[in-house]
Amino acid sequence: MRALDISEVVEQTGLRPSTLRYYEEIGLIKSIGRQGLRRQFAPQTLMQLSLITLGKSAGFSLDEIAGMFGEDGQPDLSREDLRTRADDLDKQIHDLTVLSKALRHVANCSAPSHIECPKFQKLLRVAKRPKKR
Amino acid sequence: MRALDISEVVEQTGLRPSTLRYYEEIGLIKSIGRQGLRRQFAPQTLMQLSLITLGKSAGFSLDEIAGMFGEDGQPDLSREDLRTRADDLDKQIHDLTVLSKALRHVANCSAPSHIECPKFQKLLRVAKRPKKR
DNA sequence: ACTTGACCTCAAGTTAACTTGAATTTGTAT
DNA sequence: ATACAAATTCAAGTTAACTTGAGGTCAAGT
Repeated sequence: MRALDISEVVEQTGLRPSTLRYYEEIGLIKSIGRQGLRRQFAPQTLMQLSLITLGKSAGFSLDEIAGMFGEDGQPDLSREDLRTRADDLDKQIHDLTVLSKALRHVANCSAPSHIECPKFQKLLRVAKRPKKR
Repeated sequence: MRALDISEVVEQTGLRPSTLRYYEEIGLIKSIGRQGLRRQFAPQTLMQLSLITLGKSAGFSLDEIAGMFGEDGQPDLSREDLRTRADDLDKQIHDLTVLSKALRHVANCSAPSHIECPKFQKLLRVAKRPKKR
């Protein structure tokens, strides 16, 4: 498999060149060498970027994400860690589900104001304290 | 119902005083008056803050959240909007679910490296492009 | 030979969401 | 009356995650 120009990576990931350079600068990804001035990326990097994007959408910081990769750029988490991450996600999923359902309910609810709707009340009880993360 | 001191709001929400002042500064919440120098908050504001916290955890920006309240501080979204928000959330929930399941699978997977695990491969296919939001 | 376009570097700028600190005021307790 | 803790304001600082811009390089096409 041949190395990829930055433009190809941009093409395939939808990220901007400046973002890729930034990611490299902070050590999140690595380029495999240069062709003249130009960075060359390993095809591997594409999957890494997929994971990074996914991780971000799950609310992880770049720093946290960086910690999930080993020196080789391959995901490197203990089974323990993986389960902890999954547990976190499940909690987040649960909260979002409550919110989504509440929104849908309110959309169909006939109570004169949202505040008076009991489901809405319940929603507020779920949202008690900010997370640790 | 009597008005609340900032310290009581802090107590009940877990937010910091500086955060509350900041929220007021950007018009996200309002204080109902002053006792000397001191802001007084309506009890109503507590529920508003619950919603703000919940909204944040769902990935909304303070700006977006501000747009969800009317002048009176009560939630103010058309049924249409509510459904759109719910749809967004459901999509996000779906992605997070995929991620969580994949993590759990990988935690139990016996493939020598995660990359070789087919479920993991599938996960990468899900994570294609960044969101518009 | 020359222009072009895609890349490069490096410093500085940007936005969101707060936090911090210094200087001041005020309500309550002694 | 005085001290003190708890507020206040306002400007400036902070962090994450990028973006922008100026100025430079290089391979390829005309």
